[in-house]
Amino acid sequence: MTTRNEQSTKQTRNRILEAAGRVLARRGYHDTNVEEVVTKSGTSKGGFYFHFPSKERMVVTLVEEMSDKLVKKVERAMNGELQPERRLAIALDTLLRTFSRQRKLAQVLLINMAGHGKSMDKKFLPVRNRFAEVIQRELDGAVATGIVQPMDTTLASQVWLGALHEVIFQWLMADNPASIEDVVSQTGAMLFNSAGIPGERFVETLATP
Amino acid sequence: MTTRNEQSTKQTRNRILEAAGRVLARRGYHDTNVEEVVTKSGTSKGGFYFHFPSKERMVVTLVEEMSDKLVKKVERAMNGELQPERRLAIALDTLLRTFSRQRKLAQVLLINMAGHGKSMDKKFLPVRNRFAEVIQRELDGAVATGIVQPMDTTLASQVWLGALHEVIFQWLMADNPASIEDVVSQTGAMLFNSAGIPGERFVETLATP
DNA sequence: TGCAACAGACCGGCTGGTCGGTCTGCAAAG
DNA sequence: CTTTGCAGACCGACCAGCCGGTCTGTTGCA
Repeated sequence: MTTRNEQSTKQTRNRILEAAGRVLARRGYHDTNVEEVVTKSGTSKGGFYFHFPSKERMVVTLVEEMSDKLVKKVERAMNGELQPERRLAIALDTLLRTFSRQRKLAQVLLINMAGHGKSMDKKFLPVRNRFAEVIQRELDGAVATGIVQPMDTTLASQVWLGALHEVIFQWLMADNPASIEDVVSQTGAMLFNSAGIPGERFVETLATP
Repeated sequence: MTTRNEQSTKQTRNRILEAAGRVLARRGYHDTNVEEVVTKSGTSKGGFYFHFPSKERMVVTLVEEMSDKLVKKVERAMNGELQPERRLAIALDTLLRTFSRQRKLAQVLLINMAGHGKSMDKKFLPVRNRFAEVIQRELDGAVATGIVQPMDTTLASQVWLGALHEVIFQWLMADNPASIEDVVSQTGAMLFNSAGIPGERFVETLATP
């Protein structure tokens, strides 16, 4: 069933999404216009509106696909790990490093996750919560094994997510950002501390399987 | 020199800013149009563009004035307090409670602090940093007295700010939000922990002068 | 031939900003 | 004290450009 046609069709769709990512990353949602996306992707309005019903849906789709990939990458990195401590450390490490390496990804996910009307923001709330849930699940795991005192893990996941968001945002905006190594280890330590895990354990647990 | 005229002039300006705050809070920047602000404030386009050179400047002005008031309110609450622990606790407490009481304030400050193009975001970076600097200064004070281990307080202030941002944001978005008391004490405890201060100290230090 | 996949000209609403005009208060001239 | 002149404050009709979205084709594969 995978004809040459279907291949190129998907490629067109991907070309649009890829170009949209580039533009979106530095312009933000409202200053990104369909024409530029169409031009940059070497396609046309017709193609665009064949694949997507509207600009808004297209962006939502892009954000969802991007966050999906990222979440899966994090899950993969944690795969097989049993110690909750280590799972948390790996999650933080993977998230921060991936964002630092793929600025475009960071810009799109961070910039689009807030700042529009309440209606629009609610559209991105599930995406936001996707990450929060991963963190919360891992925190719950840590609580279950007693390594972390019982606590409101929902709130804790919000604290962690917000902290990560802001740290990366500032890192992106900074003219000459600090070394990622430092940012990762320091942020990791602080967040570990916030959950009652000794901060040093972050680096230690990453080093020793 | 304060004639009746100047009085009413300032009132017009304030009416515009006040209406803009209302609209901005639930529409966000881009979905807020000058006409609605003008209508809601009982003024006119002419008046608007007499007081402000552009929509953008008007919003920047509003955000700056709002954050200014808030920062001053926090400073005032800390005024006279000497223990760094207590100063930090009061700052967190005041920030969270004020935001929770004045949803409009929160919406405007949180919604406008990100989510636009890079150029626009950079315009709000100083506002963001304003808060970060207050936190950092207090953390530095805590480090100076030895109550907190030496650390990268810049990064720490980002962690705190981000956490606060996200927690409030989720609180605003939630259909039936948790009690503010809980949110404040839990968040405070976590952030205290993140800086190496025992979480319990947050509530304790707030209770006992 | 039929239909999916695209191309690109075109439309129409929306909105920031402009511009000529009005009104009010005050100050100097008469 | 009245009149004239002026400037700051404000009004609202209007314009112009942008930008989603549509629509009428055209191409290529089955």
